[in-house]
Amino acid sequence: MSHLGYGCLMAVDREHMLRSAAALLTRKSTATMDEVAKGAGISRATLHRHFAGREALVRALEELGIAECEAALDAARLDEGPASDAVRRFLREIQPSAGLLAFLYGENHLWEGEQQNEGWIRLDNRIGAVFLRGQRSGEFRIDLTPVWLTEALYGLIASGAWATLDGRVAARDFPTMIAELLLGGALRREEP
Amino acid sequence: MSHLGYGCLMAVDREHMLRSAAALLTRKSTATMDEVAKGAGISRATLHRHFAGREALVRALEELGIAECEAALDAARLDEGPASDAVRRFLREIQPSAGLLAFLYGENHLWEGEQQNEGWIRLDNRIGAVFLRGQRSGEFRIDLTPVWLTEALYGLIASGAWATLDGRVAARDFPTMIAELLLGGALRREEP
DNA sequence: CCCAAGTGAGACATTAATGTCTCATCAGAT
DNA sequence: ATCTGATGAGACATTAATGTCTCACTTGGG
Repeated sequence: MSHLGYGCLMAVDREHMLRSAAALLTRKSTATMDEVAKGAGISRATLHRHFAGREALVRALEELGIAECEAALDAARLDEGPASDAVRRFLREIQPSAGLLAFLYGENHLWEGEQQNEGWIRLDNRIGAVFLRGQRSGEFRIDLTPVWLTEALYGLIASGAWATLDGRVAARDFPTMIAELLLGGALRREEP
Repeated sequence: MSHLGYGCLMAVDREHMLRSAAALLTRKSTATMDEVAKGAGISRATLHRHFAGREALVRALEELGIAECEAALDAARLDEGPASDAVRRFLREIQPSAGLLAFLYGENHLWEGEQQNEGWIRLDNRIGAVFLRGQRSGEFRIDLTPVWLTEALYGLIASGAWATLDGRVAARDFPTMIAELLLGGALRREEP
């Protein structure tokens, strides 16, 4: 036994497999376990040793997505300053994970069962709280519910992720174009 | 032979099968052909007589979605009046088809191949044109591209469809909550 | 050097969904 | 009443992905 946790050899690490799988499944959500393995540069056998099956892999990706989302929320310091700035900070932080979130967003079966991962509920609450804070401070309008704003934010993140993957919009514009639309809307502001 | 086009018996009609399939697949995009048939109240054999396979069924649903989208665009009279009103009209018209569009939006394989249905391109152009018109008239801001606005509109329609399916938001609010967010954004307007 | 452990490759069984067929049944048209 | 043609039910083969093995190989540690 090595002093490391995973035995004497460390050729593949779980982190790399998950990243690689996320990147592939973002582009092709129906990719085979074999394709996922190929994409990660490992054999199907090894992939299966680490994840009991496709279901387990998707669940692991779900955990990863939740964790990255929470990390982004932490890094965004949601409670500081204007709520709109908090949203902008969050969007900058979440961009690297946007593809993964878009994939998970499309995995309907994650939302159907009774055993929905409670991590999403925590995230919903944290994001919803920002919108609520903005409403209470008079910064955000109150005729759009925090629930809908949260839902819309997820949807726009997914749209943004796919649009940048296709090259329809520039990746560098990702955080601002979502923030500008979500916060300011398409209508031109009156000149002061 | 009957004077109708489909022989002497008319127990099932293609329209009903498509509607039913759309409704089911919206809720569970991985539904089996057997489940789709059951949901339509017909046997798998009959379903398979009308649609050569799952692929053919999805393609037919794609055609239906495109057709409904075009019909909604027609009914919305996009060229008349302010562009923002045109968008609002479109959203009211598209609501009944929103679930179907959300399903199609998640069928990634429709967007990957080279043989992407050109109907989507037509739709993109028509919707993009409204945003462009709004920009030219000074109604819409110009720092958000029509391509992104179009993409965001699709995403918000899908988000709205799923949110109403889950009962997270009221179905009657669907058109306004999307329009208000897309056009006005979350930020509160300055008092006049 | 030898051992331990993880890996890649491939064979094989299993499973779920699909594609395909037959046949009895039923409803409408003539 | 009889004929026509579609339907439902089920049997069966096919396919694709998955789950599960074995085994030779490689690599790092002792």
